[in-house]
Amino acid sequence: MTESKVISFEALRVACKNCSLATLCLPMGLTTDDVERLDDIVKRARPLHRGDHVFRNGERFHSLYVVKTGSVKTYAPSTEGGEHVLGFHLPGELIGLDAIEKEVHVCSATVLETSAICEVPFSRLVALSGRIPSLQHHIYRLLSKEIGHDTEMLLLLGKKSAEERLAAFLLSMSKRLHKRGLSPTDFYLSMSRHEIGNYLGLAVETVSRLFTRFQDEGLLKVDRKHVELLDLEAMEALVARAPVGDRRQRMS
Amino acid sequence: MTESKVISFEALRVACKNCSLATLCLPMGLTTDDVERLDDIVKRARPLHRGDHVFRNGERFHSLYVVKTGSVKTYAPSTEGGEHVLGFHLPGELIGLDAIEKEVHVCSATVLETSAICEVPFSRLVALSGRIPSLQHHIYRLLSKEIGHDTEMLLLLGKKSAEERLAAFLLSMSKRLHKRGLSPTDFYLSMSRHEIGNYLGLAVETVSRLFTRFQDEGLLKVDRKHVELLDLEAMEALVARAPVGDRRQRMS
DNA sequence: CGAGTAGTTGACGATTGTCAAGATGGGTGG
DNA sequence: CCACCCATCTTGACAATCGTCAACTACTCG
Repeated sequence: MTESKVISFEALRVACKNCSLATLCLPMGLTTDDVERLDDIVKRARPLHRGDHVFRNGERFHSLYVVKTGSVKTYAPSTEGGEHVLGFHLPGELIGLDAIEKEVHVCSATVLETSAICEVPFSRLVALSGRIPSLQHHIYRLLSKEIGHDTEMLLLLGKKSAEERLAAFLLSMSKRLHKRGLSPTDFYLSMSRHEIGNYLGLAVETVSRLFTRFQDEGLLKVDRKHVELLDLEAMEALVARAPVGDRRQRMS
Repeated sequence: MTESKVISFEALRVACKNCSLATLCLPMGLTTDDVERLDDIVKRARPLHRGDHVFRNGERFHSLYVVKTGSVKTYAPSTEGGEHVLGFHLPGELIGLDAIEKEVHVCSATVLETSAICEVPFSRLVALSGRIPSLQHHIYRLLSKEIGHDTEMLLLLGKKSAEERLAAFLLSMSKRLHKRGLSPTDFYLSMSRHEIGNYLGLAVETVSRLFTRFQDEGLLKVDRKHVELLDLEAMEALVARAPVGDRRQRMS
């Protein structure tokens, strides 16, 4: 909690306008002028360490958060210590959108590795969006995008086999990392097998077995957290194939 | 497509301010004045018949739609005729929110029974929301609510057994119908077993078997589409119980 | 009244979860 | 710097839920 000169100085430098994530994050599509006004309300990146919480289920909602560096896991704690992993979030991704309705956080967010998080006070963002139509519209789009993403997950969990789920997960990571300038075929997973399984609705053991099977089939090479995708096309083919039980079904 | 005097007259009468759904729908929390301005942009309810589409996957996005009477199914058509049912929508519920991002409808919406649908041109809604802060905030909340709902479904599909899924579905219908002034324990389902199964990620046969099992256990009485819930408490207990495979799991 | 669709029920099998044991590796303290 | 320890991961054997296939019934609609 020490707030040295160095960190403050750093915080000034990581203004949105200088941020490499500008095209992925909130400022997307804003004018230089508007981005500066956005900068005024965004609180400096907070450095958090593995296991630290960005917010917790039940806390009053004040701000949205953007991952600046590192990665974040959102999850819904269930009774008796269990949890349901809702998502993994990479730099530029916005979290906390589900809390707007009830003004209370309905899930928790914890960082998977040392991470920097930007805080965007929501009431100030709303006020600003009232004066900047393009920002207002952009927020609508971001919320809509989140809905679209959830919809995809619904299909994944409702209709796809274990194999297809893991392949879809790996491809999703691949694409998102690629957008951030990293290798789409060679990366480190910041989450555990357990978390992956929980997220995909599978047992840890199933995830583990699938990793080895994929490796045996030459789709990838895996060593602990390190994954190398060797055949992106084959994986795409895996996830694109018709859902389980999709024979001729007329339900008019 | 005939547009008789009678229908026009009717359309005038079903203005938002007279609508019994006002507390469920967009106008929630607006002043009388603001509701009248909203009325100006809402196009009259369109009467549609079973199987008619409100919009289709791939169409350009222009409007949001509100179910006024009847019920609507949203679904994502998959390749080769299959489909993935995304949701069932009752009066007062808003559909099309997932299309805002790409400005293209990413799912299709079809009515399950004769239904009236209100059309809300989105660009006009956005313009209006720019002038009415409470409307703008309300739209944020609606979008956030949709995310919250999807999140619940994610948990249902990812962690719950067939039994729990069907119980949760029936209770959801029960609560939503109750909010609309109908019986929470005695209602008709407007969707087929096939559609229920598809929505819940289950085979038709499983849904059918569960209905009979629930009936045998005295939880409900079912005759085709007609359902009578006999023991709401027991059903609540069913869905509230800890998810599948939720033993002591530490995943720090 | 006939035909086709929706729903139900039974038998069977496959995918995936559960339980259990062992392997691997990172972190910590001596 | 090494060794131990514990969490994570892997692998195997088994079980259960749920999907698939098939046959049959019962509506509904023309």
